[in-house]
Amino acid sequence: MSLRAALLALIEVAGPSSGYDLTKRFEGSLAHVWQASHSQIYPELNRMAADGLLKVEEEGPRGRKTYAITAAGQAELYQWLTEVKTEQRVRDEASLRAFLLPLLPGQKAIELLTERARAAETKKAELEALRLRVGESSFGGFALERGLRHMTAERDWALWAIDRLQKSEEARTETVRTPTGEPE
Amino acid sequence: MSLRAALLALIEVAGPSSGYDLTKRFEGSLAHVWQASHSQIYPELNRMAADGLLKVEEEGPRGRKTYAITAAGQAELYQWLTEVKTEQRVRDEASLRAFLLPLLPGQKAIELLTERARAAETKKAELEALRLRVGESSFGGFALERGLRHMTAERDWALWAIDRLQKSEEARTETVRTPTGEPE
DNA sequence: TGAGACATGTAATCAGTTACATGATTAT
DNA sequence: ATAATCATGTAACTGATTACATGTCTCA
Repeated sequence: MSLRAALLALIEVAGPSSGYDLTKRFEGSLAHVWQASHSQIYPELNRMAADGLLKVEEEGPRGRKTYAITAAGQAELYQWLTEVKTEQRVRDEASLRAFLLPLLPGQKAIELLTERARAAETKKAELEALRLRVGESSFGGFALERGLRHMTAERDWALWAIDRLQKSEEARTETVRTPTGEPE
Repeated sequence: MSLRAALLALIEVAGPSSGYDLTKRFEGSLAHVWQASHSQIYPELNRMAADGLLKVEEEGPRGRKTYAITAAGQAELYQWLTEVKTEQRVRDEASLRAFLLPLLPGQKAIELLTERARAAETKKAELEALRLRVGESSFGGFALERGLRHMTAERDWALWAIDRLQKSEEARTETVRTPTGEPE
């Protein structure tokens, strides 16, 4: 139902739109939080019109169809926005990789974590640049701030994990160097 | 492919296991990072055996089948663990809700954010309790620390957003009280 | 003998991806 | 004329959920 909510919200905010318009909208700043391709959007718009949440307001050149939100659509959107999600399913590949990290040799794990810290830093810079471009209090501002905070947490976690692994690597190397703890 | 990796990893760590064993394993601490039900696990195990990543090591009572990891399975697991994921698709309902928050009246948004701060705090407490139970350096330790940091970021973001909304609500109320800014 | 845990499966459905397919309009 | 952009769709497939379906073993 998230795709429906996103489509309803986009039309609510920007007014009547075609599938083509909406597809492009999903490639803008919204892409940081949700993605959808035209092959998913077009059938969904048809279903939503069939369900009375949207209506075809206008048919333009090249078969262009402009969808407007109906009262039922607005009700559905408000309903979705205000429902409280208890117990969501967790299926996060990044978390799974963190969970399974101990299966790798220390050096390899450190390499991967370094890359991850770098990626989080890059994403963070990207969001900061976006904020400069669109301003402090633009429409997606709350999500932007949230992304920044989570990227900071991700980077700091990766650095913490690297530090931890490095300490245990040192201890291990130490042990290897003087296996019995006794000089000759 | 994440499910495959998780199954291979569980068998790698705990030794030969049945679908039933693995299903229960997904209900333990792993449930914080990935979920899978028996109806997904059983067919996947069969496919993995057909692909040579696992082999049926033993058939027990009640039709129990114990799967062991093969050399090909270990190679596949290592491959998955070390591949660097560039550009992952984003589809995060919590982020979408944050993005669309400005569509709600301020008071309603504050309510939802309060609930979200509370939920993050609860999850954080849950993870802290888990850490006390399983110890600082247990197998899922890296993921646990990561979860804690992200839940902290989530709670802090929600509190920040509430504060921001409260300030603009106050400003709005102020305006309503003395609409022209002039006393009579 | 009956409850509860053990144990494995399939079918229908939903959300999403990738690839295929078609054609109209506009600007150079 | 032709390339770019506008514009909409469908089909095959993958991963996941929910519901249905079946049967065994153990212990009180």
